[in-house]
Amino acid sequence: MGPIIGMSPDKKTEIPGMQEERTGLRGVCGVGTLPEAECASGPLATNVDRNGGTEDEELTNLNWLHENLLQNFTLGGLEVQPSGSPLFDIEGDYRSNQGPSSSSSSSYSSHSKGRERDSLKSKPPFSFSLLIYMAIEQSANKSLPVKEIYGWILKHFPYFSNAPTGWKNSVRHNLSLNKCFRKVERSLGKASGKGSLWCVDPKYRPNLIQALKKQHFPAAHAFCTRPASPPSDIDAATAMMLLNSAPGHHVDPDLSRPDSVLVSSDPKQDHNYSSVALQRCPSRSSSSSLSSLDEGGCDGRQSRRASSEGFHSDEESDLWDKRSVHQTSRRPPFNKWPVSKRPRREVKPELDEELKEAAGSLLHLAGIRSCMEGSKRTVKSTKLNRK
DNA sequence: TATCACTTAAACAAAA
DNA sequence: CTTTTGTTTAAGTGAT
Repeated sequence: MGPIIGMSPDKKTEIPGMQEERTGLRGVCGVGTLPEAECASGPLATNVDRNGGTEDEELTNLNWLHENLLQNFTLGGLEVQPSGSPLFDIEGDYRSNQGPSSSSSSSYSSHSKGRERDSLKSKPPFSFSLLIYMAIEQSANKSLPVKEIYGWILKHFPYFSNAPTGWKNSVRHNLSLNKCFRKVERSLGKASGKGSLWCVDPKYRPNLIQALKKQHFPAAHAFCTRPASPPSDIDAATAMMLLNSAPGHHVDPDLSRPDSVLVSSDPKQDHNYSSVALQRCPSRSSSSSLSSLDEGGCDGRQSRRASSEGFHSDEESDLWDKRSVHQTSRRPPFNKWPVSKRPRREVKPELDEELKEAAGSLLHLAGIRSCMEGSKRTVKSTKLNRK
C-alpha cells in the first residue's frame, strides 16, 4: 500500500538539506490567533518573500525572521494584511509589493528576488497541521471547508500548485486525524456546499501557536520569555486562559496589541498540540485517534502507529513536557541549515548577533521590552531541561 | 535500534 | 454518475 518508491515525486525533488525551509513561511507568519480577519476566502496575504535563499541561508533566515515576525507575525494580530504588505506574500509570485520593505529589509530585498523561485519549488516548512491551522485561523469565521483550506494553502504556498495532488489527501488526512481540528456542521454561513467546516479546537490552539512559532524560528521563543498576548479579539480570553493554564504559559493580559507575539516562556511548551489531554471532537469518530493512548476512548484502533499522526493528547500528564521538547525539533523549520544539523542548539556567535537584532525588533514590535535577559535565561533553561 | 512526528498513498464510503 | 469530502490503514522518512 503505501508508497514504495521513496515517497512522492515531489518529495524527491526536495533535497533534504536545503529545501523546505526556504519556503514561504513568510506569509504565514501571521498566524496565530488571527483576528477575525476577514479573509477567509480572501486571503490576506500577499506575500513576498521567499526567503530561503540558497546562499545565505542563515542570514537570510534571520532576515526572514526579522521581517516576517516584525511585520506579520502578530499572533493574533495578524490580520489582514493589506495586500500591500510586502512581507506577507508568501506566494511565489512576488507581487509587486516588494517595495522597500519596511524596516530592515534591505538585505532581504536584495536576496529575495533571487529566491522567489525557490519558494515556488520548496516545500513549506510547516507541517500540514500548521498549514491547516493557519488557514483556519485566518478565516473570518475561524472555520473553513476543506476546499478553502486547499485554496489558502495554494495561495500562500504555490509550491503545492505544482505538487502532485496528494497533498490534498494529506490535508484531509490531517483534518481527520488531528485532534486539533474539529469538524462542524455548516449551518450558518455558507449555506450550501459539500462537506463540513473545520475549525481549530480551542484547546489545542495554544499548542498550535507554539508549534507554529517554533517552526518559524525555533529561537524565536527565546526572544521573549514572556508571551505577549493573544489576539485582541474574542479569542484572547480563551487563549489566555488556555495558555495560562498550561504549564509554563503566562500570558500578559494586556496584550491586546495586535502585534504582539505570543511566546511561551516555557521551552517545554511547545508544540505538543495536544496539550491537555482531553477528548476531542465529539463529532469526530475516531479522528482523534491520534493517540490511541490518550483518548483511548475514542477509538483505539489506531494503534501506536497512528498515534504518531501528531497531536496526541497526552497519555500521561507529563507527556506534554516530554514530547513537546522534542517535538519542536522534529520538523526543523528552516532547519537543515547547512550550518549544522541542529539549528536550534548551536547558535553561532555571528548568528547570535543577528538573533539579537531580530529579537530586538521583534520585541519592539511586540511591545515587549527587556526580554533579552529573560530569553537568555530561557534558552539556558531550555537546554537544561532538555537534559 | 527503537520510537516518535510527520508525510504520502491508497482504499472506501458517503454526500453533493 | 462523477467529484468531493471524510475516514482509515499502511508504510516511508527523518530526527532523536
